[in-house]
Amino acid sequence: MSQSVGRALAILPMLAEGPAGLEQVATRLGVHKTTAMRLLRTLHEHGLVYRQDDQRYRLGARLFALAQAAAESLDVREIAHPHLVRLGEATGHTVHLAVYEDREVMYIDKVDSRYPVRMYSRIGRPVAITVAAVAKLLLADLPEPERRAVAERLEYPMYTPRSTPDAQALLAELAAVREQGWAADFGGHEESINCIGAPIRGADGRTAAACSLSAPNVVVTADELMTLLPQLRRTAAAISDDYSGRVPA
Amino acid sequence: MSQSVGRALAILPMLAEGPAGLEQVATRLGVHKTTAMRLLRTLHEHGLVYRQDDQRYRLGARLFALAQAAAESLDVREIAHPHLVRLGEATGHTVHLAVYEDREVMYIDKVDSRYPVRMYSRIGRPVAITVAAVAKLLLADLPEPERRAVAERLEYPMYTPRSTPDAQALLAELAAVREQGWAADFGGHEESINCIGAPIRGADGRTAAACSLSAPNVVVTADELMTLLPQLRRTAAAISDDYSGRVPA
DNA sequence: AGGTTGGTTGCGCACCGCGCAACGTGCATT
DNA sequence: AATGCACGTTGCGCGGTGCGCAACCAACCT
Repeated sequence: MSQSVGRALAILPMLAEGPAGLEQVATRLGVHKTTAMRLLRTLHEHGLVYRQDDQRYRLGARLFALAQAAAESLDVREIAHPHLVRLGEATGHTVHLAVYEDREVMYIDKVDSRYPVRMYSRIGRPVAITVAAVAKLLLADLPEPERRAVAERLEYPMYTPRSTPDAQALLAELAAVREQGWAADFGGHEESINCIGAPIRGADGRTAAACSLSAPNVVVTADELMTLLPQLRRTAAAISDDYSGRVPA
Repeated sequence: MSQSVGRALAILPMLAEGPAGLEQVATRLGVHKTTAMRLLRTLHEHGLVYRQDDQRYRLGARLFALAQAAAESLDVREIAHPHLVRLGEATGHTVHLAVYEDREVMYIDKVDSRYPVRMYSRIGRPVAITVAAVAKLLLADLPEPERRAVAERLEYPMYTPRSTPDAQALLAELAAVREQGWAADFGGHEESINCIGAPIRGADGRTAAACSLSAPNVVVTADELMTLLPQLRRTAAAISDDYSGRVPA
């Protein structure tokens, strides 16, 4: 909507892929290097980008502060955290917390597995939205039109043979998830990793967030993981209670 | 440098303090609401702000992804992390990692204490720059003119009677720190919390980061904490070795 | 030395972003 | 139920501002 602002903001994801010099930024943006420089300067003044010694730009430390503030304003996270830690300690597996926002599902918290095998997932990483258990839970509760719109606009990468192949399959899966009140992903994202998830509901009954328990096959089988489902659901329910007890913003 | 971009970016720290409506943003920015709206829309399109149900804006989830990417591009962090975890497990106390960037010192990693008493510090929070051990270490190694410039431009809040009172005191302290190769903060930030820190040096010998060990008086006295100094310094040295062994970006 | 690549500065044109005014819309108040 | 109010939204014409050009530097390579 606003040209220069749009261009400036487009620089950020560019730099997220790695540091870049002025010329590089300019060509990738499709603007004159003078223009790119003015934008970068402004970003720099606000601490969003940093100029390293070799004169290349990378993302700045101020982003930490902003992300931190963003996290704090999501009060689900604050409330859920101790519950997740407890679940992590009790089971020893990796625990995730995710929310849906603007057609994307994002991890907003994580408790690492006690086992040496650590999964490659990170707070802030966009979730594999077509397969992850938390994604299914969050999508399942969207109002029908948005759910369809999102499902049809998605890409369906076949991470493994068990990945959700297309919109139709996803929508069917979502219906099942909505029905049963929990979700699973058995090797749909990475062949050897299984995952189960449960919804966290706000005072209005809508799914405000979702949490999950993940473990690789080498540690526990899918069946063994499923025995933890009641415990996971109890945790999710406890968080829901805590969360819906609060006065809504 | 670029008006509209500057205005747009000024919105972010505003929203960091809490959600705000259009009118509120406009007045605080000192612009017409229609202008504020265009800026917010652009920010929204790029995922940096999110519009919640009550039409107020707050920081968006995309910030997580950017902050995450920013963290990854700081390879000190990747390298240091396992060392810090080990130190945390060995001592049981809180471990911090911080870097200096553009007149600010930021925490970029943290390992929580095993004890129930948890400190209020957060990755992304700006550090109490005049007193924290890590801050002194990082400032101590700046080139003389920048060090002076920073010291003189700072504010010197007296968190406690032991806080560094002014620029002169800070500069003297920095000289001592540079001399002895480590730093301490005994109750200068919070009365009952002590902290010791050590520098992490890059291949060029410059201080690239600093790590610290903090604990409240109720757990260990300052003297007891000091007995851990050699261990802390060994950790810092190990990280330095790892770090300077790498090919510099 | 000369060439090349990449960053910086000055400047005039026009485009883009600005604020105004008018219009919706939902909530509160009577 | 009607009226008022507060706040968000849309259309539009003017002018400032952000644009790209061109020329200048500096560093590095050959």
